[in-house]
Amino acid sequence: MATIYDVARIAGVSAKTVSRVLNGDAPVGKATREAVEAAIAQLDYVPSSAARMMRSQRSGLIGLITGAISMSPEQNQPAGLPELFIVQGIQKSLANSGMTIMIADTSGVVEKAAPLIDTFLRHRVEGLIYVAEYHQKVSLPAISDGTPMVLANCFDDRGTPAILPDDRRGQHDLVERLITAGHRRIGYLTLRPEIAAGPLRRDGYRMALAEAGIAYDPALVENCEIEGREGETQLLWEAIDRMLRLAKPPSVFCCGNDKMALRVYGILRSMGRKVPVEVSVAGYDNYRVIAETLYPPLTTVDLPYTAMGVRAAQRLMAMISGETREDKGPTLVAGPVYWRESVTELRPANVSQLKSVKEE
Amino acid sequence: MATIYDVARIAGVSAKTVSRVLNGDAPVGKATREAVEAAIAQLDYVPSSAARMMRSQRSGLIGLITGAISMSPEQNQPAGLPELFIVQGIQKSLANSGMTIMIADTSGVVEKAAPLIDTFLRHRVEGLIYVAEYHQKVSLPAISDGTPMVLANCFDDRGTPAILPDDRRGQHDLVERLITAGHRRIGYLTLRPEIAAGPLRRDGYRMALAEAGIAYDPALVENCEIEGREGETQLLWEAIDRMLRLAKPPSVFCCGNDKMALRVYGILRSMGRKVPVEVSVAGYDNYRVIAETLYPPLTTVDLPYTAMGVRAAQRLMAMISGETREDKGPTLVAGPVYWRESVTELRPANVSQLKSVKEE
DNA sequence: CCGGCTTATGACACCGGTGTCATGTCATCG
DNA sequence: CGATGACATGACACCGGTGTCATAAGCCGG
Repeated sequence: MATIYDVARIAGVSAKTVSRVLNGDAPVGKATREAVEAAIAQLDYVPSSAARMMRSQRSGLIGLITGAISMSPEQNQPAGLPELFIVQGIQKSLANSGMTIMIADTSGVVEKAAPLIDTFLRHRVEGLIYVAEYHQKVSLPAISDGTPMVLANCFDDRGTPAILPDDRRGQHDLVERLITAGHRRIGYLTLRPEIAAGPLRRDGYRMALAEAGIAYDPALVENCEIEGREGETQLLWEAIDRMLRLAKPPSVFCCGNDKMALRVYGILRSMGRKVPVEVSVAGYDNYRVIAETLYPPLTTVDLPYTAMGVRAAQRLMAMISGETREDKGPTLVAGPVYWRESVTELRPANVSQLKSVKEE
Repeated sequence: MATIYDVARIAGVSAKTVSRVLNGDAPVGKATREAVEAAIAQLDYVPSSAARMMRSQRSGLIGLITGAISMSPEQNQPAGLPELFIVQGIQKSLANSGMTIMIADTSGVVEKAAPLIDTFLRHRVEGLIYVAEYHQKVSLPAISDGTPMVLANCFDDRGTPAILPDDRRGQHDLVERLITAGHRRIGYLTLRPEIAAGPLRRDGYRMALAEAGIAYDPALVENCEIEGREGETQLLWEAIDRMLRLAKPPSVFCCGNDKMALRVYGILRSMGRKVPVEVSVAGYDNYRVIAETLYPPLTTVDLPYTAMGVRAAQRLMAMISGETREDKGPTLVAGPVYWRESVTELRPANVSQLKSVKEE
């Protein structure tokens, strides 16, 4: 591999001059520059970032840790596709910062985070972002040196800067919109409460009901998610069946997420109920593969992953440039409701002035 | 940031001895080792990989380029979740090699690959893997220095080592299995032919029919995918409608991929046809979020992404260790048929001896 | 015509590790 | 008891860039 000295020799100049041509940090004569550029091309010279990094003490690297890319094969969950949008947002935001993003992957095993952080520190990254698969609490090893770190889609109890989805607000907005559309009996098939998003969204559901003066009916809310995912379809079937047999059955089912909504479509249709003519369905996540491909397309709430990624990157860059942020707390990012055909408007007159949120 | 000299001073030894403790490449006295380890802990010393890399001329880095992580926002396709399994396979395979994997992302823009490769070369990666979103032909800039490169899920016309899914074989196996299950009229809703997988899978479909002595009926094969994805549902609806009105309608629809199958479920049910009692459906990809969550679960063909990733990593490592591979051609990897409830067994007697492929 | 200033370039040390070689200390063996 | 070798450790150069400073050439106004 050619070095800067090889280039210098071929071009008949000093190594430092070649360095100047490469970095443009000092004026170089036209003839000299051309000679250097010719030599670089001739030798296929590629500068070594290691050597540069040593002297300049700046790596230009941002470390990104995620479990998105590969989940452990055992829990072959549908991997965190959505989470990728966070990474996308980070990349978009950092694209013009001159930073190179190094992504490492925990394979879904949290314990792998520590060695990965260590690897990053060896490479002297200037900042770290940890991206979680879903809204949750994490406890990562503390970074002993001062390398700044931001948590995305998760938080810890050390007050590390965090970027989180506003689940309460999202569910609230969806239910509010359903009420505007004329729905009064709103079934809610919830995620299991251990997940951070569960209680928050349930809060949002109750808030929206309360604001509209609708009494909360416990018979309309059931947890339909379990760890093993085996009996989940049956759990859903039974919950839906119970609710539909109520004296006042729900006119719409809010599902804990879009994946659950996908199941609910199949179950309702197997029960002989037409979606959305007889029963409406709404999801959460705006998991596009599902929400847009389902027939009919699914009304849901966007998890603003891209925006969260952008915010995470911005907050990290602010920390790197040494800005002392006053806001220590988590940054909440809300996502819009995507109104699609899976929910029937019971009182068209009421909602004529509303505009459905357009995609993009 | 503490250096090896700081550690050496605190421990009262030479820098080289600290180096020996860190790398274990030469015996060190017990008392000395403990003194050094204490100093390291005291200073929170983290060695600089840049300095190490310079001297040893080995980076221990593998560069991975993918568009999976972020697709360009305009073409908000369902991003390459499946492709992530390739990355997972690569990581799994490389986990114990002592190599650090650096992942970079093109955001779905092919032109970004060149600068990313350059960045990797600056970091002196010892090998490169390019992972494509779907089976396709690519043309990347040639690597001028000798850094080995492997293509995964794609190929070029320069004969760069490539790892590809065996689409022909996969579709063949699925159709063969359908025939074993008693199906004779097999509708095929195909992907658009520009996609590399399209013609290959169609080949497999015809091969399986031919082997079973079933005549190929063009009325049963229609392209149902278009670029814009807007009119796709209608396209599908019409094709299905046409086929179902035939004198001998199909008993099963093979879909170009699982996403299409998801649509087909909704369409068939909206037409009042029960799945799978009246019509069976099969997909391709084994896109788990869809295939396992659909009700009933979808019969499909696995795209062996994880295995492809493993093979890609192995082939790369072989190239790095300088093994002159005789096999220059692409490596084809076949995936199994996943037999689930979306296909009715028309002749149970026939297939009793067959075992459905178990997941994992 | 000369001091002062800008422009263009080079010499050289230095970043933080590791490879090489030399040195010192014992234990072992003939 | 001296030669031999294994073990433990240190001195020093070197990897490939860049920061600092010095130096030479060119230009300008007085």
